[in-house]
Amino acid sequence: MGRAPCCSKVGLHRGPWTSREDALLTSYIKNHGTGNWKTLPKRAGLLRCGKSCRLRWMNYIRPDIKRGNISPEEEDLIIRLHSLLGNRWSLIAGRLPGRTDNEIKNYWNGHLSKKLKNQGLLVKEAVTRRLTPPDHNSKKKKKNINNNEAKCINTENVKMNKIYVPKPTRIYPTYWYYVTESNEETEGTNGRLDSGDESSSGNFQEILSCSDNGEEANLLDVNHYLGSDLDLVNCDFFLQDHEVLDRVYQEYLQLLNVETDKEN
DNA sequence: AAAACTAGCAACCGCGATTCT
DNA sequence: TAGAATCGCGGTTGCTAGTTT
Repeated sequence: MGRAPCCSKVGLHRGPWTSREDALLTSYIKNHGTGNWKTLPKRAGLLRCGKSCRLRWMNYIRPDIKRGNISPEEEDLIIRLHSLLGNRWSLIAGRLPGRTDNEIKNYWNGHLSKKLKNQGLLVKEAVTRRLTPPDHNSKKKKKNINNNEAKCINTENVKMNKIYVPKPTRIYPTYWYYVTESNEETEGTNGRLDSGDESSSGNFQEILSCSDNGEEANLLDVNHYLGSDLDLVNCDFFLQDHEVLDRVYQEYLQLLNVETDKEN
């Protein structure tokens, strides 16, 4: 038995929204609030799918949406968050007030991925939420294949990795400390992983690191590096601004906690 | 001037996750 | 507790406007 469609497509408007439709939706939500998107269009007098209404509201009509160009600060934050979170646009958008996941996704695909590729800072596509490769037989066929490479996803570059939830660990060039599972921060020195504290070392398994030209973040088996020197000098991409990084990192820890709590 | 190409982005689609019955 | 209904997310499409040939 297949999944039922979210709504009947028969007789419904599709494509760009008119100002009248926007007004109807805005007026309805103003008076009744959101919720139950399936029945909302009918109650609002719209010939639209509920899903379409939700999308329109969330991405364009909501009063707190910030329109206009992405500022350099926002761009910087997007890059940093993307390096930590991958293509989890909603999480990234949640850290950029007034920006939507769709907007950030478009900005990434249209500007940043190309920009970073040109600068040699993007080697492969980010990890996605999907844990298994999509079944291309069940997906609809690409309707319009043209030679516009920017529009086509290079599936060869898409690596369908399992989402990796690392044990929080941080390295700084001149000193480092990691966070054990009990959330104690332990400081080390000079980028050398100290195996002296066996009780602590048993509590973490992975370490967030940078490749030596800052191109990507990898999760490595920390046990492999215990007692060895690490090259921590060339992590400029993440470490050039400790204040921003620290803020991003704290949010990252919170995200991990939320996700870990959900799993348990 | 017109066709071809490119970039930007709004909107749609399918599917996993969550909530409801 | 299973199945249905709904929500929300990320991937993808397709339209439009600008640029190049």
